[in-house]
Amino acid sequence: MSELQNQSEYDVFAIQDRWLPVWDELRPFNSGIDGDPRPKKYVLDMFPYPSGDLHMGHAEAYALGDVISRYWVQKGFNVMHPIGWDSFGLPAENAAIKRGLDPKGWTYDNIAQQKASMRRYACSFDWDRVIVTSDPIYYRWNQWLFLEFYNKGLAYRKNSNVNWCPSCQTVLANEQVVAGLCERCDSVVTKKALTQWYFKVTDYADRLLDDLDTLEGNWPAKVLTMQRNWIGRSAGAEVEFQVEGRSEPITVYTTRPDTLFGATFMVVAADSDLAAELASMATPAVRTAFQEYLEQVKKSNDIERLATDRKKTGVELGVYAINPINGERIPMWAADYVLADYGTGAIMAVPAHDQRDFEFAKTFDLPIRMVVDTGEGDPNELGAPTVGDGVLVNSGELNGLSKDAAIAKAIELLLAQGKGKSAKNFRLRDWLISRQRYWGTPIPIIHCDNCGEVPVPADQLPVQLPSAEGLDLKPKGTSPLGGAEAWVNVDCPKCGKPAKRDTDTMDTFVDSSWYFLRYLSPNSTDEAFSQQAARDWAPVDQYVGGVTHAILHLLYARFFTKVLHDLGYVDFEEPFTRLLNQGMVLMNGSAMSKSRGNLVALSDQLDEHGVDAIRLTMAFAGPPEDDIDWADVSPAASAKFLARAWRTANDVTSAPGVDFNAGNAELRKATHSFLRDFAPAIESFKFNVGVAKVMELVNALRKGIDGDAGPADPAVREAAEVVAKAISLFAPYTAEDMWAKLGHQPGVALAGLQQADESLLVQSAVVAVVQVDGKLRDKFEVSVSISEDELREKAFALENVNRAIGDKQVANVIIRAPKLVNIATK
RNA sequence: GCCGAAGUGGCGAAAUGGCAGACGCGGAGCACUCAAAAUGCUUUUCCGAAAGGAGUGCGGGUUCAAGUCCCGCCUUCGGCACCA
Repeated sequence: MSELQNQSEYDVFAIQDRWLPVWDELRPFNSGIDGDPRPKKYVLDMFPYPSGDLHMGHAEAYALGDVISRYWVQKGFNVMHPIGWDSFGLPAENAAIKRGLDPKGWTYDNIAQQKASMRRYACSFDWDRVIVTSDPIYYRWNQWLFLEFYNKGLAYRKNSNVNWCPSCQTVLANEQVVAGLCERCDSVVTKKALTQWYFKVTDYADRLLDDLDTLEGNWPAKVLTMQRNWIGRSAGAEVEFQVEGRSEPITVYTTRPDTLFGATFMVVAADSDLAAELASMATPAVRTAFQEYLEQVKKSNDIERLATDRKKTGVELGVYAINPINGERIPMWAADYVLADYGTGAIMAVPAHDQRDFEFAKTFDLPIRMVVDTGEGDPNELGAPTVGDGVLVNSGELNGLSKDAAIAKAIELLLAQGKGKSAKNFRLRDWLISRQRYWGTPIPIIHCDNCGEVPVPADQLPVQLPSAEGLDLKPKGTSPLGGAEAWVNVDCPKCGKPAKRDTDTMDTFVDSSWYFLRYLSPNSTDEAFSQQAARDWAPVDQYVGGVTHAILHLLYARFFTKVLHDLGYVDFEEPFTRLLNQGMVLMNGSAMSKSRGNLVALSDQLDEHGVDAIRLTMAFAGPPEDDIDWADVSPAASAKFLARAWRTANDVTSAPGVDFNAGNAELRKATHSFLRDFAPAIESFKFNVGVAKVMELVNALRKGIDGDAGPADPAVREAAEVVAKAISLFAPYTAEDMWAKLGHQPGVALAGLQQADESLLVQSAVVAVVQVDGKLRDKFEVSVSISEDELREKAFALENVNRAIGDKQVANVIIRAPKLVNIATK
């Protein structure tokens, strides 16, 4: 210890080496130990994908998550702050193919490297709660959950046109298609008819949407909006149209039943079964035209479909439908602007009041009939549809009604005839979870010629992934697991006859949809998670992660939580009570990437400036939600501040335990106003402001040491101890070293930060400002208890004030004693 | 096209409707030093020598008082995008 106290130069690397082994012994962040009386708090950082060593983005996320976690520990909470690895997935498989390795080796090497980096980065993780999703002990429970879902009818297989990435050679969920491109490799996504496994997210669409209201204020508004848009609920009506030559009517979905009298034709999705059926009823010429058109549609991809200047295309089917509201006979068309998997795959077209229908009508010269007078005129003359509110015309009983009233009336009329009803629709589709790749959780289903789909019995879980040795992992459109013959061929658990395992693996988003529950009992072999621990700890109090997961991961985790709630496994319906989305770390205005050549290596930064300086820089750069441009910030300045703070601890000469009450009043006031301001700043995620407040206190402390108080003053020790404890949230090494220099045992993180002593903050005098017409003219010191009259009198006695008033007449005087006088003139 | 967020010094940024620019970077100066680095201190929105004036994207409005609230624009970023 004396050696330590003699050291007067701040050497960040020596400090890192000194404390890391001490913390390994001390384990200050272990949670869930029996009999711990502290209140519980669950703080969770999104777990990383082990694609290499940690990068600058991780450094930001974990620095900020650590501020929050360490804050609550300091506040006396039993904080659970676990970490793990989201270790299944394509990058491992692609890297393995490229280098001819087993994805397993690559993955676990990277995990070891990231784990070592996290330790050095001083993350306050509970190292007894680590999970790795590619471990059989973990993915066994993916399979168990899959079967729970299956038994509830929430996991099912269907054949449909799915998103297909020709480069990854696998299917993609809707959520993984970004602007028509594969989110992973940016290839153009095509459609392919395949039988695939789905989770029935749409059963939960209403709850997933409505429950977002309960997160209002605790989740970023942006994320709530994105989720709402993604679910995309719309309200309208289903309307039945009889079709000539067909016994069953066709149902269409519309949000505008009020415009039913303006429906001049009907359109069905070209790639729907319905279109094929209708075409088969038509003449050979129509059939040929339809077949040609369908081929053309199938060849187009989403990029072409999404082109804004795209011409409307379609073929007339030569079949007629009857408008139920007026008996009118309208032609039916097949076109690709109607989607097969939204609504019923068929629409009534009202060209006068819908942009797309208008364009289609113009292209094929179909009638356009105005039924809502919006005051803009007739769409036929305007050359554009009118989509707003207005008064119904040409609409029989609906004439004269407003849009809303007409919608209600139309539904009433349809209901009376049994030809329609109100209905809603969602943009959200069921979640396609099967993947034709190796490195994932095997789907625990056996296909038997006799018995069909047979779930793997619970006592035979996990279905272990066979060794990659001897398997061809290269993408070829079917799962590499198909090549593991000894693995694939099994006896049917039901009838005992030869059968085959399902060879697809699960989307890795399944793994991350419930991992926050696995941390509660990470090693349990008889249940997915402890229900008792879930009652004690869950839901997650504070979740921290990137906005890139605003839709996918969060929606799926919310869905899983609701299902688990309904199955009786958890007693809450939302997994993450509070959410913080940190921004990205950029370099010169753009995301760091090798191809851009603007990659900043975290390890280089740590070697140059030390861990604490990097962490502090992340916290101080600005609001956590904002992006950090590394070119705009200065880790060297952070290091400089830390050295300045550290030196104050070195200068303190009083003994630990000295009575602070005898200390310098001015410095004590600075310390306690810091204590008053710091916690609210951290709790509202204004970490940059929190750091600024510590800097102010260090400045005051420096002045105290060098000035009137002197190094022996008790207030100097008090301030230095507060600085050490406060900066432990941002710079744990420096803080621990200061704490030791101040004569304390290791464990500054657990030392606790005292409450502000309000009695030290009572002010006897404040500065009053005097404005004339809202402009500052003078200020002077007054007693806090000054009366309004006295304040007025003193204000009017000021020379600057009188000069500003000049010869103008005073109209009004606003007084907010003791701080403000505003004199308004005429 | 639709929805949403944001525009404040040379830069990153602060600011319950009440002193705009806290804190820091960068700049300038001083002290220490033979000198430099390091450190400490002072100063730093703009115009002006000063007195003073101007100032939070632009234009209006509410208010004794607006970066903050309201209306209309502009720009940037993000999300959705043939969803009937």
